[in-house]
Amino acid sequence: MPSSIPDIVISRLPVYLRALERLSQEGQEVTSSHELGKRLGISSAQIRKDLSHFGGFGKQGTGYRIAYLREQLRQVLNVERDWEVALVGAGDLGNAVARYRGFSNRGFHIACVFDSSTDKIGKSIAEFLIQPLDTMHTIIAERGIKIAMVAVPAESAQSVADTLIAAGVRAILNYAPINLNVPDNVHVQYIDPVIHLQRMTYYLE
Amino acid sequence: MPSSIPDIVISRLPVYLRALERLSQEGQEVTSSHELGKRLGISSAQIRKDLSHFGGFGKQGTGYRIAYLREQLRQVLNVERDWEVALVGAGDLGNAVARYRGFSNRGFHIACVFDSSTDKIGKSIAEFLIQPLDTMHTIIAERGIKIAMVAVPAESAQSVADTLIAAGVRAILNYAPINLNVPDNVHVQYIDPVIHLQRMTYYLE
DNA sequence: TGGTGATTGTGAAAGATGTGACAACTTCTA
DNA sequence: TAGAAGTTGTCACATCTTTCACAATCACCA
Repeated sequence: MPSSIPDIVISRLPVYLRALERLSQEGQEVTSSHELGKRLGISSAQIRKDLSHFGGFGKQGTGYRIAYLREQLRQVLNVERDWEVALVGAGDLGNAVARYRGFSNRGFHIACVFDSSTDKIGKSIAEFLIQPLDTMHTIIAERGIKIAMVAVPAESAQSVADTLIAAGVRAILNYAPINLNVPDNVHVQYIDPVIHLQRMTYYLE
Repeated sequence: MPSSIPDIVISRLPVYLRALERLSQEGQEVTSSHELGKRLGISSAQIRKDLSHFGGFGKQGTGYRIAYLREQLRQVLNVERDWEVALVGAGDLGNAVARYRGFSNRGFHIACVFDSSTDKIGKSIAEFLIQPLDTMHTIIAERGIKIAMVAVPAESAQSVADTLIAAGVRAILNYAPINLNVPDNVHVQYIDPVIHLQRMTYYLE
C-alpha cells in the first residue's frame, strides 16, 4: 500500500538523502531532525513525520545514524540499484547533460544517446555514440530502459515522449519548455530554468 | 498586500504563461480554463481561482483572450522588463547555461559570467568574457544585478551565495547539489537533475 | 428578440498538509 | 544509581489548498 504515502512526502526524500550524503562526506556519523531541518529550512517535526511513514529510523535521545538512514532512504527511493537512463537530444543542452558528472553514485547512468540530426548521428558526446532516433524504440525496448531525459526542442518533445512511452519508458525528465501529455502510469518531471527564475521575480522590488 | 497570495499560486503562474505563449505561437487567440487545464493536467477550477487572485482576466461565455492574459501574467510576474542575470561558474554546466538560447523573450539575459579558475578567466563562453570572482562583488553591486545563477561545485556554492547576497543579489537559481542558507529576503530555486530523477524512481516497478 | 450553450468568478465544503506538544526512551554525568 | 538533557514517533489540531457547484454573463442563432 505504498500509494497511501503522499507525493509531497516522496518529493522531499531525495532532498533529505542529498543532505545526508553531504553530512556523511563531512565526516559526521549521527544527526537529528533538528539539525537536518536547520540545514534544509524545514521544521524538525516535518522531517520526523515524513520519515515515520517508512518506519522508525531514529533512536530517542540520540537521533539518526547517518549511514543507516541514508541506506534506508536509498531503498525506499529505489536507488540502491543503478538505473540506465536514455538521453534524447544532442544539442547544447543534451551535450551538457551527457557530460554531467553528477549522476554516478546517486543511482543513475546514461546508457544511450539519441538525436535526429544526420550531422550528429555517428559522432560522440563524452563516451556516448549518438544514435539515430529511428533505432530508439528498439534499443530502449530491448534493454528494458525505464527512464529517459528529453533535451530536444519544444516542437519535438511530445512526439519524442510518445515514442519513449511506447518503447516502455515510465519516467521522463523533460528539459524542453513544454508540458507533456502522458498516460497515468508515466511520471514526468520538468526542468525549465526560466520557470524557476520567473517564480522569483514576482517577489523582487 | 501581495504577500497574501500563496506561494504555490505564484509558482504556477509561469507555467500558465509558458502555455499561453505556446498557444499564441500556434496561432490561437482565445482559450478557456478548461482547455488550459487539459493541456497542463490541472483542473479548470484551480486555474480560474489562481487567476482570480489578480483580477478578472476572462469573459464569461468566451474565455480568455490569450494576448491579454499573457500580458497580464507578465506584469504580475514582473517579467515585462528584461532582467540582468549573473552567472557564476564556467565549467561544463556554466557553459551550457551560458549557451542556452531560451532566456531571451522570457524576461532574462545573462549580463556577466564569473569563475575562479585562472585557466578560464579572460576566455569567453558564447559572447561572454569570463571574469575573476574577486571582481564579482563590485560588478554586481555597480550594475545593480538582483538575480544570479550558481553553477559551481557544491563545496563553493555557499560562499559564492554569500558573496552574491552581500553584493545585492536577491534571487538565486542554484544548480549546485546542495542546500543554501540565505536570509529571509533572498529567494532560492534549485535545479538538481538527480533529485528530479529520484522523485520518480520511487514509483517504478 | 428570446432561447441555448458556453464560460467565468467565487463562496462554501472537502481534503491535504504542516505544526505543536508530549510520552517514551536514551545517553551522559555526577 | 538517579537525575538532567536531548531526541524520536505520534496524535490532535490548525492551517493551507483544491474541488464543487452555481449565479451571472456572454455570444450566437433561429
